Amino acid sequence: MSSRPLNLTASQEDYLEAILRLSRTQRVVRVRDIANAVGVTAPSATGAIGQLKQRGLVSHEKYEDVLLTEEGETVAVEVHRRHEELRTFFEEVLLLDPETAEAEACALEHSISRRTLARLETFLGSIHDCGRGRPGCIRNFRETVELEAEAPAPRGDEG
Amino acid sequence: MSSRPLNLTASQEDYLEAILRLSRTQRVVRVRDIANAVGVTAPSATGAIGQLKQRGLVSHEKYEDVLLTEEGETVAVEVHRRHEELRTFFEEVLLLDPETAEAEACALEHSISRRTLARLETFLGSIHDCGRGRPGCIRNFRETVELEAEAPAPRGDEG
DNA sequence: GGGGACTTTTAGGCTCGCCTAAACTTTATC
DNA sequence: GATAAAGTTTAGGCGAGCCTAAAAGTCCCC
Repeated sequence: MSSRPLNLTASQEDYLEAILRLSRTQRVVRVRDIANAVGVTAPSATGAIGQLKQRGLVSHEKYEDVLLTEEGETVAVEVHRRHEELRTFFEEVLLLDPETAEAEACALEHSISRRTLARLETFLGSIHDCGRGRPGCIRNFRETVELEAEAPAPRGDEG
Repeated sequence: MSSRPLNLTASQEDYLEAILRLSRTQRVVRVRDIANAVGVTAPSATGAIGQLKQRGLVSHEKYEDVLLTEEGETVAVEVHRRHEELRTFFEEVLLLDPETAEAEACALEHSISRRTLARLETFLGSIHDCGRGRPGCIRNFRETVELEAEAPAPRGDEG
């Protein structure tokens, strides 16, 4: 299971997650694809991939494609799970629009602790069951949000 | 109200928040106090305070104490509000223990957007009313958490 | 099989945020 | 009022993460 801390940086987690996603939609994953996905230049990606290789999370030979190692895949899946968990929470519980939910998940996925994420998971489960027919606070919340959507309050910048 | 973006770094927000807190519990706030509060060395604090001064968020003369400007205070209060909002959510909704809730708030307060925070606020309101007597998902969740607390699942490291 | 297009790497540079060591100022004490 | 202690700043350095420019490798096509 999950073993030593690893202590990856947010950036490194982003790279792993991107590689995972890419490897699910295309046969080979190239440095260029990763750079595009993460939103950096190719040299930046090269450097980051080098770090991940040193840590044994990806395999990569010069000018070749990039592959997650078994350990790298495990970590990437975990990161991705965090991401999805958060996105779901923002979308289904806080009822944010998909774009905001996604952006927020990206922003927070590296900072949230496992404990909190696990709790969020439990919460999601409880809330999910709740949607079906039963009245109560969640319904109230939905109504409030819908009202706000009709008459949007003035708003500053977005962080 | 809130005007131009400002675009403070997470670190700068931490400094402002620390200064705000300190200024509420002591007459004067010194570089040393700030360094201690933020958890850095005095030279690091000096540098950060210099930046905040340049931006007009604090006033500070060499070897003197540090004061939030009016604008700095506004920003600091806003940051603190974000922090408290999150802490409350983690503690009262997710039912995390106070230490975890606080740590999590610290970790996330710089990344969360205003829009999401506003929504969280609304959600908090709805949930709060819900606690009183009414049955439903929230009660289920509480019970689940309490059960978990009695028979804790095996757990990895904490992020 | 030579050239051009594309990808990848190397080299060098930048900012941010932190550090330590050492110089300097202020404050307290005798 | 000298001096020690504490606080503050200056100077210099380091790693992370990004950048651009240019060199090196790969691929494709005529």
